[in-house]
Amino acid sequence: MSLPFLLLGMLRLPATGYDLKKAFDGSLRHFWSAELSQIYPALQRLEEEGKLRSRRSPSDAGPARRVYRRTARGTRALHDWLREEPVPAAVRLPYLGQLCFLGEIEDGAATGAFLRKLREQFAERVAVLRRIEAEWFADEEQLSGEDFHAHLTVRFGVTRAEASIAACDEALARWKRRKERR
Amino acid sequence: MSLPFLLLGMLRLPATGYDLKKAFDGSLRHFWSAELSQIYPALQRLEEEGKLRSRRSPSDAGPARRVYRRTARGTRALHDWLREEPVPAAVRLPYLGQLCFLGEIEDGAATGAFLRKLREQFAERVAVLRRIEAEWFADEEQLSGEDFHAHLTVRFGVTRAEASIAACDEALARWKRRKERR
DNA sequence: TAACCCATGTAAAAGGTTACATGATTTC
DNA sequence: GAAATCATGTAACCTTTTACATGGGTTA
Repeated sequence: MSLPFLLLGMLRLPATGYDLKKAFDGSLRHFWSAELSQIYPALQRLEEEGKLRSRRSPSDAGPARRVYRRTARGTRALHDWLREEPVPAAVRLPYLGQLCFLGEIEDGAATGAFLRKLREQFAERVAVLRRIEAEWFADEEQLSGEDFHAHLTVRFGVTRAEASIAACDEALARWKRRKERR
Repeated sequence: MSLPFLLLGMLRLPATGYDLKKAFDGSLRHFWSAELSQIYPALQRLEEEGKLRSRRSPSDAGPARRVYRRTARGTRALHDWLREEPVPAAVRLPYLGQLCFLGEIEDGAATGAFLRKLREQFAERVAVLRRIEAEWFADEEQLSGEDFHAHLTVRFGVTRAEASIAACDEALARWKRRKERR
């Protein structure tokens, strides 16, 4: 449901499917991702609907690129979506499922090891986001309206990942206290 | 990939597909959900694989219920999954996609309205989770190992939702400052 | 009597991942 | 000479949602 709108949003400037994939793997990674095999058909469909138009353009290396640009109709569709209420996320966190049932194999170490590993994963995510922040959004005052908003989303990612680290620490502390009490 | 393991985990005590659906809609809602049309076939499949066994049992009201219980093989499969590393979540947050591109329609109000609405949604989630906490996990010392771990997941949910509220507030503050500067 | 809860399922469609196919250019 | 990057796509499969089908009992 959201992917076509994200593609429209990313196409403020003309780009190819391959370019968009790199954006998903880079600065958008913390809130969305998509495979090339999903991106290409989605772009074709948006073109059929008149929201994008494409042109072949020769490439320096490899096959000809297909460069997409947004049409007026595409811009209208995007802006309509942007004016809607925040679309709630379908939360699916398998690691919380694991944590939820880890009580069943509690051998005095399993939960602790799991939480420490989880903490590491979140710490790594914070590091990645901070690198993106430093690289693309360093000088606050100079940001365009578009970059300002992109930066806000990175700030969201950082805040949430740091909160997850805090949740790991709290869980570890509770778990240790509980272990000592028995 | 994770759903069958979650069902196995939820079936520490015997239950029907309908019961499991209610659990997804209740205390598990903050990290997973599933429709009945996905749950029933998944249970059938787990039974074919010998990880569950089911018995029909008459119901007070309505049709006969099919009660599933975990087999030794099912328990083994679950515990193997629990001993794996934390399974990373596939993050897909459409609302951050909206926020990311809202710079395009900045009319002096759009972003602010969006962030305030988003904040409300997170506040509602915190309220729901706090209600669950008060209802099921009130007396810390008395919790069984299973309930203790379930409580940890709720704490994760609260911490992350509160961080999201903080991120909204930070974004609103930045956005106002930026508006005044221009 | 209408709406809702109980209870189980199937079918179709949409969204997403993995695997396959092709082929040029650059880097190690 | 092998691996990685550039570049586009199709096919098969898996996961998830929405819609359909059935029917008894309870509540407003």
